[in-house]
Amino acid sequence: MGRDGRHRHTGHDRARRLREAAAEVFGWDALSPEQLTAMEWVLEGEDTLVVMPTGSGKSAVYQVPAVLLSGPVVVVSPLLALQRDQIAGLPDDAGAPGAVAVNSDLGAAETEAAWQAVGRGEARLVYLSPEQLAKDEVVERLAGTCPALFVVDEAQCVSSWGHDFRPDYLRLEQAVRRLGRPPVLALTATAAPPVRREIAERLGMREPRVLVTGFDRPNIRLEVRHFVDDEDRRRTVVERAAAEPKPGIVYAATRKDSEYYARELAALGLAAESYHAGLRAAERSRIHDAFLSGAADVVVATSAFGMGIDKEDVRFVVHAALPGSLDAYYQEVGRCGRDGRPALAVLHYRPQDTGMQSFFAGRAPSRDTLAEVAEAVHGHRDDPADLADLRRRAGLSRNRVTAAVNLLQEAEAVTVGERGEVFPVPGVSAHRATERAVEAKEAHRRTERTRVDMARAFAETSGCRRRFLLGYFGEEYPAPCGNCDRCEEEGAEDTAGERPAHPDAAAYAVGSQVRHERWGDGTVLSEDQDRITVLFDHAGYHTLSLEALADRENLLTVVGPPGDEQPA
DNA sequence: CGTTGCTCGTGTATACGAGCAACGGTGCAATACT
Repeated sequence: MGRDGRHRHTGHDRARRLREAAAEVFGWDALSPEQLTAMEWVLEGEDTLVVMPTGSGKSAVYQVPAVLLSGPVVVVSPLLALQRDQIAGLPDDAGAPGAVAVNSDLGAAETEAAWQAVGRGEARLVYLSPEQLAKDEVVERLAGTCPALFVVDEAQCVSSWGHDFRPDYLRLEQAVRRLGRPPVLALTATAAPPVRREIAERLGMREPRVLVTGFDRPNIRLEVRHFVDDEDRRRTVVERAAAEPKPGIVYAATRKDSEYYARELAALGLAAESYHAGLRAAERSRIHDAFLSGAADVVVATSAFGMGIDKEDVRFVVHAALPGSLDAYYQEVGRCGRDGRPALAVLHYRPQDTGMQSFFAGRAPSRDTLAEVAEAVHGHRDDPADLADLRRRAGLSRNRVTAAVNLLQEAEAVTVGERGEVFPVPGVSAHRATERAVEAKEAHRRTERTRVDMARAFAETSGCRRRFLLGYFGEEYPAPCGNCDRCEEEGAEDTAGERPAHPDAAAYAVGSQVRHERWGDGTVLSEDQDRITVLFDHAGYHTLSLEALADRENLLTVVGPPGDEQPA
């Protein structure tokens, strides 16, 4: 048998073994073609990025291979509650892969018992937070078990949290290397093309295979309402949430607002609860359970609510303000209508809403912090410091030091050794290192701001909402969708998609590589009537009018056709 | 970046605008106390 024949054979063999394991161990009689494909890539040892909606069986993509792989599977998961749910959802019987979660809930004896279980091969799945993987002893213990696969669940967190809130997300690549570089599998439900690229890059994935299922959720009606007056907006949000079929979720921008709206809805006789991170753990879990059981009609929440909520019959997601990005928006919207029945997403928008989002976008280590850390690195050339040493020397919190080192490293102003020692770069002074890191920080801030701009552009678009949104996620969509406020307003015969396209639209096809005089290289993300949106590698998102482009011939040139969008 | 809430000054009205500071979201893990 020839080489190709043998490969085909082993391919069939893999698929058969995966199907058998899925059926026998997990009781899943059918795997979707997407699940099976991703599992095969994983078994072949390929780095793999999977973008699939919640509820389509993403977890199976590593759970089933865990039965067949030679070593334990490391699963990075952002929330301890999520880890608990995942483990509780595994089958109980003898053939099933055992699982442990190692985290700060465990005492010393329990931690030891968990590692022993991994060592004996009883626990095939090890759930960890990124913070655990920042600890030397954890990485060493784990390396001793020779992990066969490194999974990052909810991988959009790398991009959304790694830069400030949970900087250990950007240090996962180092953990992967120290674990002997097993194949990496990243899983997420919502990630636009640039986010996918960033995930792959930050995790150090090597020529990753990318599997993206469609983003469209045709049963969700998309609507945006504009307001000038805040009181109008508040009243409308309350009225709408009260009028729509239940259950539903209202997303508010602040904790205070979430309490306000919950109070207003409760006053109308609804079972409404406010949910945010300022509540005690017991209260949070009570509300979570009440929502899942149907005891609560409406949960009014900050962005703290939702990850891991797997409830099929949510009828609406009302946004009481503009979120900070369309990634966040669509992730939140995606929590309604999972049963495929009609559902509603309505955003209540005031232009001033962007203020707070811009504020959030600007938060990162200050120049002073960067300088202190850079100096702490430089002051100890002969006695290399790890993150813990730097924390002591600079007298700063763990997260701030980690975020600062991330920026310094990104700016190539420091290097980080195998065991986390931070070295100065020869010839780069502490002052120069600080300046470079500040530049890197500013670049991030600009990109974040353009993400806010994109969210605003969605709210203000005059074309089909679905077309805009799917364009943002890299999917071309022929409007009209017939299930958004814009399509409805325009009427059947005068919708965005059926209007003759702008004559220059064809020149800038979605996915084209382009070069702008000022902003440099970028990729065309969407085309919306007479405008296109481009993501520039170093300047973030920009929306350009085709008319302006026609006026200045060399402003934006096409340098490459739409290609297979493989992460860089 | 925009909103909110406080003080202050004006200068006698029991109020009001100007000016300014504070605040605004996501969770882990480790620590200090019951």
